[in-house]
Amino acid sequence: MSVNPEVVREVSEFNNYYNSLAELLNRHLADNNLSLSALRVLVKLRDEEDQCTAGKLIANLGIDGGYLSRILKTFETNQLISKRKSTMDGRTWYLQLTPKGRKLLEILEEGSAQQVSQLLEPLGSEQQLALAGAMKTVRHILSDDAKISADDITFRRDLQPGDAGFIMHMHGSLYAKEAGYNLEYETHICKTFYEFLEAYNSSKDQVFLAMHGNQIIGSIAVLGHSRYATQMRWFLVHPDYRGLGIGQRLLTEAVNAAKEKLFQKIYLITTAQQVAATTLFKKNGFRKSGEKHMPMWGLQLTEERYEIDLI
Amino acid sequence: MSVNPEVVREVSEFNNYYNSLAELLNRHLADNNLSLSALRVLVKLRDEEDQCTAGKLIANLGIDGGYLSRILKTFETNQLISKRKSTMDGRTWYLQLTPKGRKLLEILEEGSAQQVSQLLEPLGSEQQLALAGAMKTVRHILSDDAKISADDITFRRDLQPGDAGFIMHMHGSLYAKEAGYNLEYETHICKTFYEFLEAYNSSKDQVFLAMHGNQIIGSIAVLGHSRYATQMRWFLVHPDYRGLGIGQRLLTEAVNAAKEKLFQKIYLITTAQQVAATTLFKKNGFRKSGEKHMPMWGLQLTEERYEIDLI
DNA sequence: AAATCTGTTTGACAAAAGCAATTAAAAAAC
DNA sequence: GTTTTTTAATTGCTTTTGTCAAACAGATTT
Repeated sequence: MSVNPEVVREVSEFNNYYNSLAELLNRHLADNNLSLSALRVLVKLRDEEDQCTAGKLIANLGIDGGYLSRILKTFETNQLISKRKSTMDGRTWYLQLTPKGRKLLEILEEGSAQQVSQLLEPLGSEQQLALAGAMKTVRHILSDDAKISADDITFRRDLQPGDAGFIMHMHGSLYAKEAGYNLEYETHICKTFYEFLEAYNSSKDQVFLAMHGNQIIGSIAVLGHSRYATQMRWFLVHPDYRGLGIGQRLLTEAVNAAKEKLFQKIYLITTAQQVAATTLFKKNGFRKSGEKHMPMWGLQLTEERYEIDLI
Repeated sequence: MSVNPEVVREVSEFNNYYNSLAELLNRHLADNNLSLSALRVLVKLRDEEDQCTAGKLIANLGIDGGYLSRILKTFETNQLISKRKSTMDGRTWYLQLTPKGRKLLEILEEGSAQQVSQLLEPLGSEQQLALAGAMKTVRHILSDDAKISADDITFRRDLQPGDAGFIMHMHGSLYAKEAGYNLEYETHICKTFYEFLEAYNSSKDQVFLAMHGNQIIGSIAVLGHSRYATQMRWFLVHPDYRGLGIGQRLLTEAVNAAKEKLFQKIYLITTAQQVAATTLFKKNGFRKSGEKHMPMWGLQLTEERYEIDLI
């Protein structure tokens, strides 16, 4: 992939900036007679669940073997780690933190938290959240293992000001990017939202939002159009958050809501191009009840109707 | 301000993560026999436009005086900096980079850019942009001087899929937060967008967006409602970006567009509560042509109409 | 003019980190 | 089945980085 020079500049400047900041944030290490490298070793030893060896640390942390050896030795004399000889290979030792080592790490993290708190103290609560979000984004993009887990996702069932616009934004931009839909599609979504908002009634309508922090990353809704049938709409999960089961969770919530509100059936309109979605619908008991080829949103699409009986 | 423990955790983890990353990004320094501190001194000397002294560096970079003295000495013997005795104070020296020093800094930054490029290489272009945006946000929140400048803002006059939704989102959430409007307001915005999108015609309608990276942070539009008059709508600048003249710039662009399209007058509807906006309108030649007290969007508001003749 | 203060330098030293040689066990080659 | 080579870890030696306290010299105050 080609590299955007503007991005390179920003990353370099950020690095420069963060180097100064790190100085401040890592100051508490000195109080515990630990070097940054030593800390990293300690952390790695805790996080590495299967047996860790010196070689692994060298490879993972990129630190000199001799230096590491000395660090480990002092750890051992201070009873922060224990070594166990490998039965496979007489040269290697399995390393693990002792309770005392864990304890120290906790203390260190407490100290770190205090430094951080001091840094955050002058910031407003929104700014704090924005900061955490941005940092999470950075980590998420750069590291493979800082993957967002389903635990980070929360769900919300009230519609707050700004939500409708954001869902519309997600639909407009994502379908344009992923499926090539034109502006007419967003116009259509806009219309559906206008109709919905004008007649919003929580006894028959229900919106569900999947959130990451204060950011909407998935949506679904059931809209009671008659006494018997409810229409499912705005089913979407942001591509960065797919594969975490969020779609299934939203769908389940929506179906349950429809049942609770005593609707007899749910129907929805989608296109055959939405393979992931239609697969999920079928898996959840929906059946195709109609299809129609037609020019839509700048493309030639197959509109499909699905429905499910709830009783 | 109280500190959010979740945020503290994320910042700590981020710091932890970045410590490892910094190792990688700063590796090129060793090739030039420079310590991180030495680099910071060099950068500071370049960026500090007025004469820099050792004391200033100590205060700004938080580095030990003795250590700094030595760093500066080696810089001097390597002809990277030159010293000039102060006429005010015989103890202090004014320090500045020599051309050779500047040159070295450039080489270093080139090296840094290469490291960064390597890091960015596996990322997609959107991810790169998202990364830069997030880093900018972090710096922006944490440092006072990394303020966003007007230079970082670009303007766009085409309406892409997703834009309408995002503008609606901004209106809905910001007016709710800042003015206490309820969901009816977003419904209203949704209606205006639906009407607009259905009949969008670039010969009479024009949207302007202020962008920070790929994020919309301000908007305005003129919508030709008759042959003579055009309505101005969706005038908003995100609070984080106010005071940079973005509002004025948007307004000017909108008025110019209306003139170009040969409209004879512009009118707009706002509320008396929007003091910043109405002040700007008046400053730009708009005059109030009507007002009406009425319950709107959950509040008792004064709706105002402004207009300006273009010929 | 003496005392104090301030900006910078120097000396002594400790901690952090890197490099090369060494040891011992494992794997590969003969 | 022994020898050679490779690999994991350690040890000795060195450089670099950074800290602390004392010294110095010019400025400021008393």
